[in-house]
Amino acid sequence: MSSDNGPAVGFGQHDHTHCVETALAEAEARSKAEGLRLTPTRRKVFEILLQEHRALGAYAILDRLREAGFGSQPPVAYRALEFLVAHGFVHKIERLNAFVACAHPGESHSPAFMICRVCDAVAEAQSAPAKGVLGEAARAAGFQIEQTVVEARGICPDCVDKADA
Amino acid sequence: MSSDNGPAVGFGQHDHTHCVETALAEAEARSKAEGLRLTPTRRKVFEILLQEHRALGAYAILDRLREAGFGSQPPVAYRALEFLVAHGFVHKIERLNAFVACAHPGESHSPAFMICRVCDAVAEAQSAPAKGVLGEAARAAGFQIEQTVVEARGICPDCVDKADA
DNA sequence: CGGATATATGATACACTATAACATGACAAG
DNA sequence: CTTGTCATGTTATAGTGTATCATATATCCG
Repeated sequence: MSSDNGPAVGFGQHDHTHCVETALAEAEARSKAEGLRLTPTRRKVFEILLQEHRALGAYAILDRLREAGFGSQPPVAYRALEFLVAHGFVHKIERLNAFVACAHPGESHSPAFMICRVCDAVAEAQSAPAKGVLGEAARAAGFQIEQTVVEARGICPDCVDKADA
Repeated sequence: MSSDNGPAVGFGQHDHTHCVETALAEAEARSKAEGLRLTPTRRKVFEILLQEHRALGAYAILDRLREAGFGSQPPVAYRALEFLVAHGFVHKIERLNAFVACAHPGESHSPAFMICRVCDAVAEAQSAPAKGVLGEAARAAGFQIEQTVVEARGICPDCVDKADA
């Protein structure tokens, strides 16, 4: 990581006070509705990512789990993350080998990410996988797209401003 | 990897007999023209990727380097790959933590990849980073895109056919 | 309830991916 | 020839991710 413990994320201010609880409540509701088992460990990992509100590596998550009295071996974190990613609560940022809480719960979900190379902030946008050039290429080649990774690296507005100053 | 030493790549047949030499010759020419130092190690890594014509992990490359009498410590491979990626001879597939020879040498280069989850074949297409939904989101947010990762996971035509059979 | 089945967790060990740091060598410019 | 730059060699270690087997907890069904 190029920096650690920077201010926060998403680009632009963000009150973030009770959004964690809101997101957790929504996740609980959805899990109940769909029969998903949002167990204490999984819930805690999701909570950690919501609170941090930035991309965290699996071992950073594991540290926080340990501090909170949960298991401290890698599979604990990876298994919870596998569940959360599989059900769309969390996304993996391939470029960073890190994980971030989903910013658009419930929505259609082909996420795209903007990653600031200065402060590591990550913002989530929607992408349109089958549309556009890639979709055409896939159709032309006979390739069936099942999932896409779209990640842009660059500079976020905050860091652009700082650079100007 | 889900499979190893599968047939080949790119989707669709591909004669691939002298395309390796052609690509190497082009790389040499371009290096000379631009003052890049395509040293023996770097050239060998590029050749390995061209011959394999699929995504290879750094340690798989390292094995082949060792067999060919080059250095066998990780930095040898990683340094050569860093050079090749920096100059567009090779691309990294983030999703696979693997590397593949560029299929469109000289062209504009915002690559997009289609990765078969069955046979690990990788095909390269062009993407249009600033166009499309992501570009709009970036402009709206004030994010300056410098580089993009676009990778689609799915099933290639060959594997679809096999599944039907 | 009781037992069978499936799912989740605990725990150890290991495999794979990548880089830091420092020493050595090759080569070109002044 | 010596200084600076870039590439390579080498050792060690950091970071990321899984396999495996054992145990426990839930869920379902009779």
